[in-house]
Amino acid sequence: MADSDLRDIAMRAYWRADPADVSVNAICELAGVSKPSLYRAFGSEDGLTLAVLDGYVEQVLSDVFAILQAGQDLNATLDALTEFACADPRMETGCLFYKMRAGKHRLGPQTRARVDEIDAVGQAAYAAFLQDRRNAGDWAGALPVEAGARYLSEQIALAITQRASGEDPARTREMLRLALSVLT
Amino acid sequence: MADSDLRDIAMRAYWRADPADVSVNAICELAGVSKPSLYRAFGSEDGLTLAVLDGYVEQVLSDVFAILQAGQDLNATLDALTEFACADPRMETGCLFYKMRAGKHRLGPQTRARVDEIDAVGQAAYAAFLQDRRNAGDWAGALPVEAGARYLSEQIALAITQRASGEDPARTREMLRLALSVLT
DNA sequence: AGAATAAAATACTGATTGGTATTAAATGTC
DNA sequence: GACATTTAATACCAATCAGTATTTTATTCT
Repeated sequence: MADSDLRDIAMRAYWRADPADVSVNAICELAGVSKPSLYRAFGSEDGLTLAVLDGYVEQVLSDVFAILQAGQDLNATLDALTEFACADPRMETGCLFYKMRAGKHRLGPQTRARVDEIDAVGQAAYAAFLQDRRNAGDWAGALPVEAGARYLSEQIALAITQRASGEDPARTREMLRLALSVLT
Repeated sequence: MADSDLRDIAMRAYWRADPADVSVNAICELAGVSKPSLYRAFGSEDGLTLAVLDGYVEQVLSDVFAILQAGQDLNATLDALTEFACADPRMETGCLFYKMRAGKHRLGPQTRARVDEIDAVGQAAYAAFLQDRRNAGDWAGALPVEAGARYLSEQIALAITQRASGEDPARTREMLRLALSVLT
């Protein structure tokens, strides 16, 4: 079994449940791999969760960055983000990054630091998008770009988390639309 | 030591950290009480967390219900809720109820059921408040009362959680004001 | 083929979890 | 003051956790 396969099996397990609720033992059993093999591949649990997080950024979060950098106007971008949060089948069990961020204190030091890094990069991407829209005259109002970026990203996170917790998808979408309406 | 004292010590511990991160052993050590004593008082960990949750409703959440039932107008009530979320010193380390709800799957069956009960009662209280405001002509718009109640309560929860995670309090308040502005 | 080497699995360690059986101490009663 | 009863603390249990030492299997080189 290649390291990347093992990493993806771990990713799915962490993603469906919560990283704190999935033990190294469980992942080994799930993947049919012995514990020493896993430790030879990733060094430690922290190394495994770090590799998983990096893979998640590459495979999933990159789509969000792509939406923000597509150069579409404000409404089209908010619609695309709403669609991602409320309809993308991959978000049905929530977002692994948000799960890791919510349980950050339970992660190892490397993974925790990477979570902070990714959070900062994400904020910067949202802020760059909003700055573009303001420059293009597409986003008026006096709200600072950083505040708007934080607001936007947290509302997306809230919608994804609520959807994953079994809330009625139609209501979740309606609430996200309501929250984002203050930006238009 | 009276049971209620032990319960309050456990409450503070669960509240500061996260119920999942505080073991029965740690609470016993913290309170200077032997483990069999704790188990005689509460029966199980589930019994302890249930007692803590009930105490929390009585001591803290009752204030929120009081705000909703004070009969003030929409703006005054939203201001009071904002003040509670963003300035009440008790919310500095977050809301124990929201922490329990977020980690519901890690709680015992009794406590988990009680979390659902309290959530439903809370939703009903928010909805009753909004219905009153609509009847009084204080809240226009076509948004259904239930959707507004869910939106309002989740935005409050988000603000409290962000404040507890170390976000700049001024920004948290600004974001909550922004989110609630769609209701006025 | 046989020796040397690399890979993987079994089986373990020490710590921590929720929960309890057993033992010691304190209290109340006669 | 001696005995019965209740209360509480020590010491333990089995399970699970992350991580590893040891042994077995597979492979490669001569």
